[in-house]
Amino acid sequence: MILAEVLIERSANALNRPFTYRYPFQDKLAKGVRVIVPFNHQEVVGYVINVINDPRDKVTYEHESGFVINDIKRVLDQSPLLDDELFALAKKVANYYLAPLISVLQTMLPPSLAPRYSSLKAPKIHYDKYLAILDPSEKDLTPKQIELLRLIYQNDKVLKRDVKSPSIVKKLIELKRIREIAIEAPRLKIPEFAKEQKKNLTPDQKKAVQAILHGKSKTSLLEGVTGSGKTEVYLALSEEIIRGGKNVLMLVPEISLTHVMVEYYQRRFHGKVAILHSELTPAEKYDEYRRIARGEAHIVVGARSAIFAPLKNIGLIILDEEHVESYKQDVVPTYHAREVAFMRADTNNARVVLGSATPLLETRIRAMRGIYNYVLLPKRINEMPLPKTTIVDMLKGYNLCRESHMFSKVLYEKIKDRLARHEQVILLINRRGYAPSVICRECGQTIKCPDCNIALTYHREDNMLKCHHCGHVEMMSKTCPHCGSKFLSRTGFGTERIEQEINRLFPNAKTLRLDSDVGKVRNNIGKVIEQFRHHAADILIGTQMIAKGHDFPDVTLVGVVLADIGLSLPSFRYTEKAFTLITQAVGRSGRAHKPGEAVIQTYMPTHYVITLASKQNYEAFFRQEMLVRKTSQYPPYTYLISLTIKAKNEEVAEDATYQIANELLNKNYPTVKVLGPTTPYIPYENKWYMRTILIKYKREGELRKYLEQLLLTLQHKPSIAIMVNVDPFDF
DNA sequence: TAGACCCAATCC
DNA sequence: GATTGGGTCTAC
Repeated sequence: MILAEVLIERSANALNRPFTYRYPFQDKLAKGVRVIVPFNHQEVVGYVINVINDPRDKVTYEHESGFVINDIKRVLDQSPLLDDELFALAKKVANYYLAPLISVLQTMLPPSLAPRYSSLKAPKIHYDKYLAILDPSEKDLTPKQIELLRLIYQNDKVLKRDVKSPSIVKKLIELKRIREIAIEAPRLKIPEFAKEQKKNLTPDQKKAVQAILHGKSKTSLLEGVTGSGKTEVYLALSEEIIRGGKNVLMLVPEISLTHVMVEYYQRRFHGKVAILHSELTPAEKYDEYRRIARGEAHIVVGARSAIFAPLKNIGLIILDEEHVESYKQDVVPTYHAREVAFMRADTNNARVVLGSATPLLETRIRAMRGIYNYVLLPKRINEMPLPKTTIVDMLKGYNLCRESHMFSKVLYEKIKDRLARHEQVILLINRRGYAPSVICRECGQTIKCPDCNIALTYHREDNMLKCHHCGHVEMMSKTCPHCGSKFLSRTGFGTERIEQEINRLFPNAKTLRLDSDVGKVRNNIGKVIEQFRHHAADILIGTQMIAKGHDFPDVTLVGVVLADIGLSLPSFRYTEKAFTLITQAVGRSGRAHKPGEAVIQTYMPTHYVITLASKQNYEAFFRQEMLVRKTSQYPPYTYLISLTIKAKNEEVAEDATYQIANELLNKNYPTVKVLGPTTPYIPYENKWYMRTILIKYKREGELRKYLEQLLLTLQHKPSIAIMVNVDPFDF
């Protein structure tokens, strides 16, 4: 009897084990295919991880195992979805991040191939119907039939829908002169760009390429100030790797950057580029995935999940802007693309490049200790100086501009000046929407999200209140929901408000806005960036999205409208995030031929993050922040694992969390510290109450085994759910 | 006393 | 994660 071990599509810890089914069909069953199986009064999709030939018959097996064995209903795939490398990778990721294996498989595969029921309705392979010659003889044909036959003959094959006379086609098929053939047609059209010649590298860039290719370590940190030409190094490295017969994985932190990177790579490596990111439609993802798996691409450019691309023979993996948070997935499996890159590099014997002007402290210290090659690009390309930066204390009334309290005199005057000179301006305000909270002036209450209890942001564009955490939306109300008062005040400001203000102050300036609201319409982000690059607007107003990696040659002024946002939030990572954001933003200024300037408006003008970011002084920031991390014992001095315990009942959540925390404390693991239970900043979500525990450790010892055991025992306690986050990005 | 509601057990 | 079945509550 042929038995299959099947993972069930539900990604609950309780089901994170194989279930055994009988395979009732004749043809051979391969592991790595999806099947439909009955499961607890349902029909679900499963993933075959093992095929066993068991000598026992059904009755004996059921008697000995103690459960009824069901038959596989249907096999969905003709061949395995993942090769050995990728399946082994999935197991490593599941293991490291303590996530159900099926959840890893579901994130690795495109929607059409993922082991979940909805994949049955997902797009299938798209074929175009062509007409081709079967028999070129013109005997007994009418002139019109001959005309079409000759046309097809001359063109080898012709798209069926292009032929305007279906009746003649039908007749010729009947007469067995021509036949219909189906050819797989990709739905993603990757734009073509004029081929570009290899650029001459600067001596620093040349040195960097050599150091990365031949350095002692397989991993390199490529640290270069903003505008130092990291992209050219990536392209040169990729050329070397491809010349050596290997392939390249190029990761960028977000979609807006894929467009630009695809263009660079398309120009250099015509037609060998594939794209994978979340803005592709399921159909496009499916086609690209298959194209990569067939070996038709030498380079894959994409966001986080592209690290799982079915690219074979990888010689190089690049993570551009490696410090960016979006490389870490915040839902299960909570993987970080960098760690997965190391796993893949290991099996492929590939090199890894981590590029950034402001690397994560963890990365930088490893480079300094020689664990990674430490490769520097110290100068801006064309030797342009770093932007001259002014810090403005917004607490001092005399600094403020008379026309608007959101702007300082300095920033206002400089914007005016740039507009007159026909140069471009970027304004960074790291908050989307119009006003981050709505407060009642009679009862003093703020309008909060019913699902997560945090303040709702007012969006003027559609006159709605939105929760920036869970996505809850409601109509803006005219009266206070608590006391019915009509005096509601929208306090604070976000991108929409700044845009409105700029339009009021500079009615002749053209503005563009870029934040994730703009990104809700597919391809919009790329369009806005292209427009701004081609100077279709004078001022770009946006969130952190505008700060990352873009190259706008005409920008000579960057204004950070309020630098303090986030600086006082209670997370060990926030100062680092603020520093990175401001440094990256300031770095957008003066990248081509004109020197740049920046203005940073703040209420904390002497805070080390502000003063050091204004000078782009990563080195000093690194030293300062490392001291902070050392005294508070956070990464890179410790490792972290966070646990989130959820229950429908608040007391149950509280009790369970205490129990786990106590259990951990009683184990007395060396180097392991337990913080909490704490109530998270967002205390409940969809009527699930949450508590968290933070585990700090230097050596993992038995800790991981304990957590694995904990997840197993939870199989019998469905009233509480637990989410483990290994290496949480912040806490 | 039927239907609503909640909870724990179970899934091969 | 979804289904089920049993227990308890509730409205008439």
